[in-house]
Amino acid sequence: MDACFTIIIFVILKMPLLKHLSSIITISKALETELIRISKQITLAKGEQIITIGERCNSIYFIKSGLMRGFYFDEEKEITNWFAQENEFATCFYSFIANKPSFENIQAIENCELIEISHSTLQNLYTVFPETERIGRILTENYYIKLEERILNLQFKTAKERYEKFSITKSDLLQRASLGQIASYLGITQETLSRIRAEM
Amino acid sequence: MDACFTIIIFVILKMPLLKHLSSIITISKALETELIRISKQITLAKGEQIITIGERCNSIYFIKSGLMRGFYFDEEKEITNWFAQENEFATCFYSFIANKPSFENIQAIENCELIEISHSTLQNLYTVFPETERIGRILTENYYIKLEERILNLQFKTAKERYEKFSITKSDLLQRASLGQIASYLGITQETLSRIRAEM
DNA sequence: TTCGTTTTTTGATAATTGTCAAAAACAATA
DNA sequence: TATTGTTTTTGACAATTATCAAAAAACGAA
Repeated sequence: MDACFTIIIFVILKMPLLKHLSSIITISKALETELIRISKQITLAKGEQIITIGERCNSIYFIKSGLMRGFYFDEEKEITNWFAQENEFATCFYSFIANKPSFENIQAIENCELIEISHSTLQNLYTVFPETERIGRILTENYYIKLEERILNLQFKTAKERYEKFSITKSDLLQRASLGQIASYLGITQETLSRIRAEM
Repeated sequence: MDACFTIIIFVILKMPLLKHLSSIITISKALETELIRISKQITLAKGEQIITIGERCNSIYFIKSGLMRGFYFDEEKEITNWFAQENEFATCFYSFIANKPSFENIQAIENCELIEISHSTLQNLYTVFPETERIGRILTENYYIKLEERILNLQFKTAKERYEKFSITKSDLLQRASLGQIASYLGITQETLSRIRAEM
């Protein structure tokens, strides 16, 4: 009966995270059970913020469904720092890693279903299941590669080139995020982005 | 006699790397010996390239002394992607992690003394000494944080602001790298950078 | 030192992008 | 459906930065 319950939980709630992780390492039965035990289900309504600037961001949030963003302010103006969608993790990585206050707000752009894993839980996991250390490393590597690609796009590309790249690699976000959010993510004003769009 | 020799090697050649790593994890005697055994000493003259675009970058290079940079081309023009100096690692991280061809050249700006650790050696190390998995993760995290800071500086900062930030955080590079290298790193032309300098 | 090469500076001009303001389009809701 | 608030578009203009060309300065090798 209990085993059956675990399986139901697994199928309904945790499947996407485990699937995601098992593409990185082989997940033993014991680790799977532990992951299910420690992870916490969260629901966010569109517009809600889960982390506010200045707070510690002590968790990473695996996105089962929905779309989130991180943003900060530069002289009153909102600047979107990243988007994260289904099967990606959302967190202020800087705050999480360095245990410093978050420099960004984290907000749901759409209704979201998340799985929360706290920093301490993760550290514990690293100790008990050394193979998860590899997950941490590889996830970080993947995030690094994404950032690197992003820098290559920011440096010396024109506004138009950046938008073109974005609309190829993240085409679904064109519908799901607002013009202003996308513009600030690309490092341009929304007026400029609107004009680029118009002439294409 | 042999132990004595090992100690001499350690002191003369490998000290900086071990010191650097031991700030991250505790390094056992066995790991220390292994690190000394596997790491390879390299000398580079100013201007020499150690990795060329298109090649696999299968190693990371710990810089004992000197200054290096990674750069690629955008329509004939050299764009410096990073600088790395003493006690930092140089590599095309993307190529190294993803096992893809390097998109950048890696070059010595000054005469350099390096310690090379190959990808396969490192993977092996991860398996034999699981605690090194943590080194890999934490190094990656540190690199991630640096990139993140860099993006915050590229996005929506004026050329002048970027240069000011650079001249505070990397003041020594002002002397050691050329104007053109710094300018392209900051995503501006060298003429513009020269003018910014003049008016300060 | 001197010559040749590379790097940096300066000038004139053009292109890109930002700013501010207002209108239009769209969405949410009473 | 009318109302209100938000997002997007458009216009006029200004600021920033790039481009191209040439001069000046700095550097290295013979």
